[in-house]
Amino acid sequence: MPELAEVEYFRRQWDPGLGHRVVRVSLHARKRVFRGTNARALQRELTGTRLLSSAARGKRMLFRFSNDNWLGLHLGMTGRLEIASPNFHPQKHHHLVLFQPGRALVFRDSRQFGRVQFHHSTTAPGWWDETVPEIVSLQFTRAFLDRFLTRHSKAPIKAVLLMQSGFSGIGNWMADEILWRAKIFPARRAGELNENERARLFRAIRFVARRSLRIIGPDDLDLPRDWLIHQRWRAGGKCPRHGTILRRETIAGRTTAWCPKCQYPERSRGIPLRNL
DNA sequence: ACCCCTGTTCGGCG
DNA sequence: CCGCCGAACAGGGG
Repeated sequence: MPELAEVEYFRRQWDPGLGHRVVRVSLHARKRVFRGTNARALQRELTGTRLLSSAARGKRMLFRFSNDNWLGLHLGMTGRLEIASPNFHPQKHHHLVLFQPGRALVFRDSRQFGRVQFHHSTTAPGWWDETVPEIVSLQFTRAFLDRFLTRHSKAPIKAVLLMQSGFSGIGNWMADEILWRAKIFPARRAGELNENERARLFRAIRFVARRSLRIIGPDDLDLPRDWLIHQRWRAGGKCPRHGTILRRETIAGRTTAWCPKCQYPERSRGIPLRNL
């Protein structure tokens, strides 16, 4: 589930714990979500600290605790953050639980593509990369987009949109939504996009990011009815513009939905795609 | 039983 | 060394 707006939604789930002390830490130290992390050090150091603040950049979250402690979380495919009662009993998939006097802060992830990181230092951890511009920021410019498309000119635009080093927080559904809105066929090579297409792409990226962030919620129910997301997974899903049946195929290794009428596959010059 | 999956990383290859 | 692609990861749900 978690892409840009959903990550922001889950980050806020722990807000009730801000300013409060962690009295106990429960975790599944040997699980994959702790790969590369010293889970025991995390457990020892965080106990007794106070949750001070949190931030999200793209799909990543950083929680700051007193005594120079930092907790990084990535939700992967199935991760979520929840609030539970102080007497919460962690189950199989509750890999990290921070108990406070009034509540428990829960990180749950069944599939474990998510990740927990820990850092003890006066400064933010090295893995908290602030060099990639957030889409909803002044640093995300047409010039940045053009440079990125040029650098990855041979890759399908769908694959390029999924690169977190360029499009912080964009995942599979957002990429399809953006390309549909910009009327660009997902298998087009990034370097082949002309000026008009790049201008449409730039606007669509910012529009989808801004609108979804404004409407944030745990699922897609509240996004505008005329967005592609409501149609893209159902059999017989239709283009919200004119009702053409959407096509679905694996592009760039990911299931991709697009409208064969308004995303002009015939302009894709020799891309072998069956049944167009 | 079998196939699908809103993410990232790594090995192979050109 | 760089960039692209497919597989692997783990488990739940249709």
